Amino acid sequence: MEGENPPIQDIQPWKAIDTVYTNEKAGMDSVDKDLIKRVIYEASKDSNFFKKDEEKRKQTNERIARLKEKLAKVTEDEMKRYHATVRDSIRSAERERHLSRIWIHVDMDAFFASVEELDDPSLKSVPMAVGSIGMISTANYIARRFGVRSAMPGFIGKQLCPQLALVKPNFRRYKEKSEETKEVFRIFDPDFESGGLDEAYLDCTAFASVHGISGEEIAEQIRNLVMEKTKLTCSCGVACNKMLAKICSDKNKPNGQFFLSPNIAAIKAFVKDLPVRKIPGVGCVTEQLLNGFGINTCGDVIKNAHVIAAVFTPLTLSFLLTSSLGISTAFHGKKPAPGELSRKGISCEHTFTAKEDENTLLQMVGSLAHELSAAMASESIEGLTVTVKLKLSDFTVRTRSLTLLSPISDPESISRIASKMLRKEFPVKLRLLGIRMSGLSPIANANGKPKGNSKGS
DNA sequence: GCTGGAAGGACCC
DNA sequence: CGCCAGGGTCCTTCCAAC
Repeated sequence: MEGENPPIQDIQPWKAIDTVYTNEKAGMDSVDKDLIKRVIYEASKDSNFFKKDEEKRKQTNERIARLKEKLAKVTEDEMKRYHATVRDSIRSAERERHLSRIWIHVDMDAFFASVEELDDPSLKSVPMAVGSIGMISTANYIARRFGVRSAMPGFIGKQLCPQLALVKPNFRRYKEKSEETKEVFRIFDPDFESGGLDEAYLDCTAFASVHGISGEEIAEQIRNLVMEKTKLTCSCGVACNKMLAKICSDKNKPNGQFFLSPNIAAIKAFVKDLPVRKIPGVGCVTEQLLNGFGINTCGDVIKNAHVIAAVFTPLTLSFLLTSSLGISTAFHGKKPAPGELSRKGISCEHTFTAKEDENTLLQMVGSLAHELSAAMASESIEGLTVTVKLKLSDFTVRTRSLTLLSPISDPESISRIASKMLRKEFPVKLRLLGIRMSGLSPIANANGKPKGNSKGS
């Protein structure tokens, strides 16, 4: 490699890759990002995963090309109408702008890893990640300095940081700690909405007015009480709606808080240069699509909204526009009505080294069916639709579903139906099998009390 | 034209 | 040596039956 003089892309292909791992994240300031990219590239370049990923990126680029053709064919008249659509869309979004609510988004810092450090303080001084060789769910801040991060497979983490300690996740323990945080959240908002084990949205408007204190003061109290209760740190975002609060909670992570003043000027300034990727709901693909049209920030979204209108669905337009204006929900959503289930589906799936033996696979479906059935039994629910999920050895995903005439939950029925659907796919080489039940209803059981229905948090 | 099921995807933690 | 999760939600598109 040294002697020749190939184009720069050929000699440093890792510079071009920009995977999910390499974007900014707290704790990554002093890293050699180039080195990290290179190690990740070297570790994955020959894998099926990487091939699939490249293929997806290519397809998205082709999609961009098609959309650009479509855009080129838009007449002036049509474009005028898109501008009008945008004006309407902005007007109706502005009607949903509420500045008088106080939302706090609480985000536990490196939650799983911090819980492990709490239980074993020796982990505090070493690079450590919770997860397995297959996948990391959280890395502590020391490990992050090496480029180790969540959603990265452990073996890559090990290459970035050979001393990395991998700790097996203990979800029961995280759930316990999560419950402790919830006790704190309830003080400030009995109806708080939880977003997983490690984060929550609190509408603190009422608490603020009753106690005559500011959102920032409340955030201080929350952080102090969470620390007292759990011995863990968290970060808070204080803003006038849920989305802004969430973005703010990331600003001064870890163990910090950020307050966004509830006035239009401050919000506009905040949002102007905000990368679209920061909008919760905009992931890698949408980012790539938007970037393809030269749209990188929320400010760009507003400026080029007519292009978005011409090229994406109305729903996408209104979502992007609303978010980019710094507008989002400022009130709690309605809770599921009594008797209504809070969950829509229940599933279990497992990854394994690729297999094609039909009997082995059928046996695995059987055991999945039992697992799933047990999970359903513990919530006294049954379901109408069975969906089998297959991931082929090349990472292609297939789902096959069947809706029945009457709901089931027993392992034999689930197994029978799932097996039948799986058989139709043979021959296949699979790396993952999963079963999901949806169309759920509580089991009308004579003696059993219907537990686990309604009420999400 | 609407509705409901099936399949595929994007996204979140 | 090879190793890239598992639990969800929601949206879009297609197609068939009303």
